[in-house]
Amino acid sequence: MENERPGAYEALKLQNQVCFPVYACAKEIVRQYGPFLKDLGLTYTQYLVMLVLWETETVCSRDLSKKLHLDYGTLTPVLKRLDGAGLLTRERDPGDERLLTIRLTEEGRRKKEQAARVPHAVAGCMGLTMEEFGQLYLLAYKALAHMEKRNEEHTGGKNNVNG
Amino acid sequence: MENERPGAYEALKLQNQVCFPVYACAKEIVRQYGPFLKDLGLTYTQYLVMLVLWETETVCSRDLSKKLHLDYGTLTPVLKRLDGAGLLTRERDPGDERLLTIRLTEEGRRKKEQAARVPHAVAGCMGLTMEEFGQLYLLAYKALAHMEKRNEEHTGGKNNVNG
DNA sequence: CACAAGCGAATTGTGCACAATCAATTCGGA
DNA sequence: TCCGAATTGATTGTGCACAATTCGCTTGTG
Repeated sequence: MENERPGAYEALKLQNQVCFPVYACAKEIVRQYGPFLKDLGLTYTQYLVMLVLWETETVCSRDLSKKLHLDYGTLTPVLKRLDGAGLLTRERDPGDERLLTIRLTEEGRRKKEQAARVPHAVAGCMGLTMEEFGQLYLLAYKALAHMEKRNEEHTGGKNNVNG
Repeated sequence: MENERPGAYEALKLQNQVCFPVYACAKEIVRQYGPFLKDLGLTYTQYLVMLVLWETETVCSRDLSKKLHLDYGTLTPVLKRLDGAGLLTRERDPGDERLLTIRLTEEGRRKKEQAARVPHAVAGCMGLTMEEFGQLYLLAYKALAHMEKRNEEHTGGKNNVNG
């Protein structure tokens, strides 16, 4: 088994994986948000939805899905709960009945104040310098953009089959 | 509402969050693994467990939990499935009946060959240079280490209540 | 109008992920 | 020896996360 050429399985060692620390780091970040968001009565995913709404007031479901990289199977129940909590409303677009318009309520708007100090608090948990935050931000977005593009090519690329 | 001092809510904009691209990037990475791991008959979490076993042959449940940053509520069903698939065995440590010893089977060992090319393939999906991979790796581990330390301080810190 | 094609969402099923809780085991004293 | 505290890990309940499927709506074509 170990008579292979040396390093044949080096890439499989956990220490040599780039993906694992990113994956573990993301989970750890969500966990750091936990206590702060509990005060707001939100989960991390619900908080992401609220971030978008605090910025735009209204958004259609399709755009929300694209912005947050979440599909409808995830968003539908999340939006139902936030609607149930009175933080947003869901209504069909009169112009196109397929589209769902999500709108921030007054109660949802009030949460914005409480939430304002959360990002800084969580950033402090991570122990990175400003410069490191900047690097991490750019690297994550660069990888994200590349993978996003790949996905589009592979699903939209069906047309390429026929030349 | 917008009469606040300018920038009071800047930190709440999705674009200004560092956490979001890391979170989205991690999910996107797991998705990129999908097709490759499907050939192996593994999910991403199951693959992580196998990575550890391919390296160490045996591991106790506590160490696995710490290495992968996963608690028993997550690991127990994952290990059950991998046991059911014949890739590992679970047995109690004779010396300490609380400990669970997880052992790679011959069938599990065979999967290692198929898996050997997966890391490189996924790395290619991310579109980063070698240098960028190195940076991302270091930044993620640095943040991870800092948050890990914080967690220990806060749970072990119960004793501080009594002075 | 009729109808095929394709999109937007909802539903269903599987598998994490973790908090909270509980049970069993071990260990440290008195 | 026996009791109390700490550790390990299994269970339960909630909430993502996504693939696959389904259904209603819109749009393009004749």
